[in-house]
Amino acid sequence: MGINDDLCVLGLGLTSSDKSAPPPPPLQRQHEPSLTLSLFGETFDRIKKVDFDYNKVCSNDVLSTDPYGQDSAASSLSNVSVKRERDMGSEEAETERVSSRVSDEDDDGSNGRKKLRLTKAQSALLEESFKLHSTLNPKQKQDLARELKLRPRQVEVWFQNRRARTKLKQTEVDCEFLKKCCETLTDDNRRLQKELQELKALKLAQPLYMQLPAATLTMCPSCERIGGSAAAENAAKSPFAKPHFYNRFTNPSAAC
DNA sequence: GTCCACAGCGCGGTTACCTCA
DNA sequence: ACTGAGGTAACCGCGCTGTGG
Repeated sequence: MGINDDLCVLGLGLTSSDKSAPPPPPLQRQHEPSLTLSLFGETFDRIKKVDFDYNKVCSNDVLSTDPYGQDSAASSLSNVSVKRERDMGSEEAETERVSSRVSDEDDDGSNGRKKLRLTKAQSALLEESFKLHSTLNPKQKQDLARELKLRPRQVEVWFQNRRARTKLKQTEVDCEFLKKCCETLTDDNRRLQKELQELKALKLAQPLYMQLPAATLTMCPSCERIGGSAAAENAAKSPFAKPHFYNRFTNPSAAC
């Protein structure tokens, strides 16, 4: 028996993290290999919850020139789904329906959905709010919609899209990081394979008496005993005595 | 306690519109 | 003026969860 090739088998891979452990923050994840790409949403939950006062961020002046007032915003969309009405009370939903009916008659009279472009002030306030909480409860949504002169459904959609964009961006970052990890491991693999070949060649050049199995010369760091072939033979003779092997690639003190 | 229907919500995927080079 | 690419508002369908009967 020569050098144990099983101990020299190399492979590319990354250990999975403990699922029970909370995911690390985004910045920390930049430095730890991970195969998990779908955790970003959870990171939002760790954003410090702050009681957000919209009045501090958005004054009436900010939106005074807003070309997308509630009426105009509503008129920009002609199709009203039932799902949309879940965001508003019956009275508000009725208002929405009225606005939609008006929208069917406005402009060119077409029924195709039109694209609403948020103003810079609206986008800024939405971004500011998103930094504080990536999801909104119904009251926050209502308040924000009122502040922005948008419909709650529009605020909800904006947050959904914003979360999706953020997740996509984070996925791209994770992908790049994993690519770099893969390259590093590939280089290591190549280097170690080369080293293995050199050791094999060196072993063949040695006299026979020096060609002891590598495992028999390995010393256990815990008890400082050498796991030699004699010990293995004794272990084989006795059904109760366990061989004192030490595998440095697994648990350093597992045998002890 | 269990089952079921329903509402609410978030997400992934997609579409459609708008802007800009 | 035309066009293709990119950005993004809006939609759809699905799954999950909480709630009330």
